[in-house]
Amino acid sequence: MTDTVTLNSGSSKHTLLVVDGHSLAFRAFFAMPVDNFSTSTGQATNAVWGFATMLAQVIDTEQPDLLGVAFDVKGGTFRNELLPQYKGTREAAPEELLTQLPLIQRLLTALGVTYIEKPGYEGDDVIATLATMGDHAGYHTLVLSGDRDAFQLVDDNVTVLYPGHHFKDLKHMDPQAIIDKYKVTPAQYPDLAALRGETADNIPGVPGVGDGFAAKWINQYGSLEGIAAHADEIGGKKGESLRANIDQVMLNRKVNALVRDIDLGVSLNDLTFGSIDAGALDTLFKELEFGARTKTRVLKTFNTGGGQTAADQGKGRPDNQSQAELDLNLPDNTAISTVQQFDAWIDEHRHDIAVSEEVAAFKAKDFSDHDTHIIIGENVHHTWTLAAWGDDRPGRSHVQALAIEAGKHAVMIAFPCEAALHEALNAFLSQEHGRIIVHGYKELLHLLAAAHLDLDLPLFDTKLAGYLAQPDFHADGLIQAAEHFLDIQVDEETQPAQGMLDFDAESTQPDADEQRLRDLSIIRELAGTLAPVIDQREQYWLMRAVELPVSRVLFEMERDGAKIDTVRLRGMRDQFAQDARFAQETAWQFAGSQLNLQSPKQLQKVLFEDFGLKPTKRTKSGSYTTNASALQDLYIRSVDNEQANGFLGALLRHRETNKLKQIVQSLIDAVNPADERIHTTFEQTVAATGRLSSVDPNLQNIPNRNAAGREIRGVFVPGEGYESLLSCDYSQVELRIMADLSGDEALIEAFRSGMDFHKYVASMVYKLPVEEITGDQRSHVKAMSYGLAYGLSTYGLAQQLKIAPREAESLKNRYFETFGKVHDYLESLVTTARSKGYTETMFGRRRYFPALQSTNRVARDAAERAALNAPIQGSAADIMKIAMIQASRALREADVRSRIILQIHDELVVEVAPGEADQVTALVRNAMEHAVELAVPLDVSCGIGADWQLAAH
DNA sequence: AAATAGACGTA
DNA sequence: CGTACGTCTATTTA
Repeated sequence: MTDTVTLNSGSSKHTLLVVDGHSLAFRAFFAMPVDNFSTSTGQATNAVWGFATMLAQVIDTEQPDLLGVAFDVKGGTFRNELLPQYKGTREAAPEELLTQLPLIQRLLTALGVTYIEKPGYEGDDVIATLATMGDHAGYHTLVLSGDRDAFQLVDDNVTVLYPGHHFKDLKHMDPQAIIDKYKVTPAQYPDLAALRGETADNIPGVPGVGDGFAAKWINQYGSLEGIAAHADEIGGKKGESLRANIDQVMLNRKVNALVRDIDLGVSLNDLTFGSIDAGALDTLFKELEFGARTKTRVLKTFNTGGGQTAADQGKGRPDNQSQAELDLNLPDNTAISTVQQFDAWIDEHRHDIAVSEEVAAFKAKDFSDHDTHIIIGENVHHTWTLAAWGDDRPGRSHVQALAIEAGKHAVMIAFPCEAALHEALNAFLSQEHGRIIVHGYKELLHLLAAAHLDLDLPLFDTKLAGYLAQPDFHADGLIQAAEHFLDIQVDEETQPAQGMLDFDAESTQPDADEQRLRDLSIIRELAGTLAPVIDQREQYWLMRAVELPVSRVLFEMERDGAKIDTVRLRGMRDQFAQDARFAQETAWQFAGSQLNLQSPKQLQKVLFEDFGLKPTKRTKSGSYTTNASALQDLYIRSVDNEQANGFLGALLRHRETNKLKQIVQSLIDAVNPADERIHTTFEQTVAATGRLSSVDPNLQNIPNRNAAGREIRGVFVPGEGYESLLSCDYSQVELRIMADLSGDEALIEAFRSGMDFHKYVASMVYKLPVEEITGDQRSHVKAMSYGLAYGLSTYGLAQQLKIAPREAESLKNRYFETFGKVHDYLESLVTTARSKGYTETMFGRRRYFPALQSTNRVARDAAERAALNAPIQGSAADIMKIAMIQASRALREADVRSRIILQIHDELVVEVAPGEADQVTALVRNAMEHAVELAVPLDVSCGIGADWQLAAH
């Protein structure tokens, strides 16, 4: 690993670091989970801790000579007088953050760091003034701020450090970086911002104008004045929009200009730092209940940090501590090939393995016991780590090597290996599985299976643990996971792109072993970091009783795959291709040109320019949408224009048939010729709610909504030795979960009644007898019910049902009058997510929602809908996972050959062996119905048939 | 060659 | 101005 310290050591200039205190405090607050950081008296400390470590990190990296921190101060500024709505939509900072600001300031005082507040001005103005002072005194100034207004300060002597997605990747915004990003100079940036507006600060810009257009105009006319002077020359909608809003823009420009010459009452001499008040710091850290490690970390930086001259820096600087450097001690490696070597190695290291029997044997057979909290804690330190390398794609897996590690030593076995060693390995795995740590149990099972080996439930899976800890973070490989969770930098150059996947059969270079040893040590480190997190959140049950067992079920489903009637599939492809071609010909005739029907751009031209049709909706990038619902709309409204109408009809037919052709072709390409089966891969660590997803190919989006598409399901058939497919699905699971979790008596009664659910609900909502409910009423209520769990707006509901917004509004009101507790429950989901920072499913699966605190309304609203949906969709996913484990076990214990082959969120597809239909239907239905006991019954409907389409019910 | 946008299939 | 996904194609960008 290389030291990447460039900085100012080579330059003669000294550096001034100016920090936007509020910006950093916000960042720290939302980056650290509050509940992991509070004192016994309940004082939140996450922002203080984050502030201290983030600041220390930046100081370590940048080595400034002077340091000043600017804070906003309560009360308005001159900006509020210019723009009354300034920052009007910004929500007050959370109470838990506000109480930490004085603590942060105390910390800075104790560390000898100067902080500055100036009534009547914002922190940004203080920063601008300090930067200007530094500039005059010949310093290079770094401005640490997450506020883009600071970009106007950038010049050759001022660089803004702007945090990216992760705080640690600070972008150094110098003049060139600003030009690259915005196409204008830093000095022009405020002009651009004035045109665009700032939603976070409630400053409207010119509607329809974003960074791109603003930059174009600025470059054309030089400045805002130039644009204003030539506003009449700018054509189009955007020009019109500009003229209408020019006053607002000029006002914005006044407001976003930073004041650079405040009388702060401090001089640069006051900005030295490093004279620590050890006593005050000690008292503060005790009060905050920070551990010794934090103190050492902070002291290390601030003791050696500032106040020194550039000449001192060579020796005083801690070795690039910006990323808590973690020493990946590679284990000693022994390559072995005989059973004697293996036995000797195992015997030598067995005494290092000391996982408690209770934990090692934990099986969680009784799923109702899900609040049994098993703690792994220290156990992960006395374990084997096991990994294998090769190709883990289902249906074509292939293993090259396997390694076992016991702390400091590892054995590496190449495949194929001798029979006696194989047998010893199998014995080892079956005896030791409960003491083994892996990364990706499912993938490992594919690799092991390629060597005719098996592994019963391991103790811990770092891939699954990472997913439970942060379901929104997606690491594509072991290395990314390490970089994220361990905060280390792994040299990736020689690493195969796919992490543990390695398709290169020749990869037996000397490097390969070292990479594999590194993989092992990363897995061990990850376990050491993640196990305490899982423990602390009481999620080990989820991992051991749900995720790990379901991994095993998924492995079997992937391995077995689904048999395809390839002849019929090819026939369908040809038919759809012919239909699509015909539709295309027709469309071309109406259009009078051979345009590409799959190009939205060309379609826009033909529809909205050539035909002159009136566009309906816009896409998010501003162009006019040509999606199906828009085309449908245009089709209806263009009845008097024969040519356009004909074109639209043909286009719609082409869209549909061509899509089906694509789907069918992708299935053809995915069939494994060896067994004429499709082996999909179920991703278990991708969907943030806890659902599975399916790739290569995606078998969870095979058409089902209209007859033509549904035909495709007919090519999924039972394979040789099987006679039918069984499909079982949950009816209205998510609604049932809502009934249970909300405790709403009316909704619970609706489910217990056993009647046509939507009709029954409609009769309650409209206060009419069930017999009098019309089809429209039923379908409206049905849409309302389903929309609930998504946070559907009345506007959206109106749009979907093609009714007036007021009607939708009144439907919603009546609905919530009838099911009051459902309403309260949904609100409570968002409220608790806001205060805790995360949501939780019935089984403790968490999802964090930092965006709930966003100052951006769009982002915040989206987060609220996601937070509303996550526990509901996630609980349904949990229930299905448990059902799969139970069903799989029931089938195994009944000793039948029938097997689960697909899962489509609320549906299981089972390949049924001759004579087992009734028994298997009963077993699967029972497993699904009783996966969990709710206040309402779980209703499962089953169908059986000669193919997947015929199994529908 | 890789990334983005737009469209659309599922629960 | 509805959540969660994956895949295809066209188009832009490096």
